[in-house]
Amino acid sequence: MPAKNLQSFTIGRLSRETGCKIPTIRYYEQIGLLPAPGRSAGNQRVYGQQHLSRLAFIRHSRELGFSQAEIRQLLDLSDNPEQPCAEINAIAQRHLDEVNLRIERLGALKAELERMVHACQGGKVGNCRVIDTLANHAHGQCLSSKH
Amino acid sequence: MPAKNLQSFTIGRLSRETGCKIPTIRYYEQIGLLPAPGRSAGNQRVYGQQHLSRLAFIRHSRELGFSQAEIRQLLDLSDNPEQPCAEINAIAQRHLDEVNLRIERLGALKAELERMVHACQGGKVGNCRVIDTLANHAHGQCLSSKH
DNA sequence: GCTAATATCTCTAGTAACTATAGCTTCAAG
DNA sequence: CTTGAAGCTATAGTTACTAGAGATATTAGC
Repeated sequence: MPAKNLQSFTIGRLSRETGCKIPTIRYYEQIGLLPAPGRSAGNQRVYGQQHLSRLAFIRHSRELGFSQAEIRQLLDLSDNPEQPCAEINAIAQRHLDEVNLRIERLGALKAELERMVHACQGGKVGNCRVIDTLANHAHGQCLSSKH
Repeated sequence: MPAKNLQSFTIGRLSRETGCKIPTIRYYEQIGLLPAPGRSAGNQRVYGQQHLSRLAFIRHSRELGFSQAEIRQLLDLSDNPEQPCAEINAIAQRHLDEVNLRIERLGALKAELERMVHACQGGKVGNCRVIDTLANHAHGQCLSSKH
């Protein structure tokens, strides 16, 4: 008889361990991110330690904002450990640039929202500058051809 | 005769000015984020300056990660500057809290990505820390019940 | 004025990354 | 050995777009 309980999980347990919802786990299997596990006599999924690791990897990557395509790249790379590291580094660096940009923009929005909240102590709002701030704070494209 | 060319844009020009794709502009109109503009004799959309501002606002907000629902609130907020202050204040504060949370999370993400990038200077994938980092660095949930 | 190229129109369908529901089967505890 | 929780498949819904198809409009050159 095979050692059934030694390192095996039901989908529910895998879900609890990783914080990943059950339909999402099945979805990952469907799209090929998570390998299809074995099945019990009654056709229920039986996962092993490697599924747990891989799912944790996927979830963590998603939380960090990597796309499925990027995660697929990262997984492929980690499945072939003889390749140079530069590619992984590039993916991470690209993402870091993106994150820095977001932080910068959110900082500007935060300042504007704070200004609004403070301008709003009793009375009417008056001139709310939110639209103008967000509309005119151009980056990449210029909104008018004037500058 | 009306001043036709004075401050009016075709959808194509609006698209170029804002960097927002044409189908997306029409989509925003469809879901009510962008008001339906006037039409030319030949049924083509004719936009004005206010559409440009509003669309730029929407695009920037989206880039900042606000949902359509949130953008709708922000737009309502700035469309009704005569509303009692308390209500607006509450909405603005809620958005501010949201923004602060976002900034905080992005800060953590930034730190982790930087760590990843620096841990991965040359070499093979085999000893790249990025993969391990993503697989093992649990936060929120623990991966194993051992700690 | 007329034609050709380009832009715009509506409508439908597809994408990413899940999430939810329906209706059934299987497992585990009392 | 029954009953309630957990699992199964399959389909549809969500958010926020994006991409065709096929028809009509506008504009630039001749």
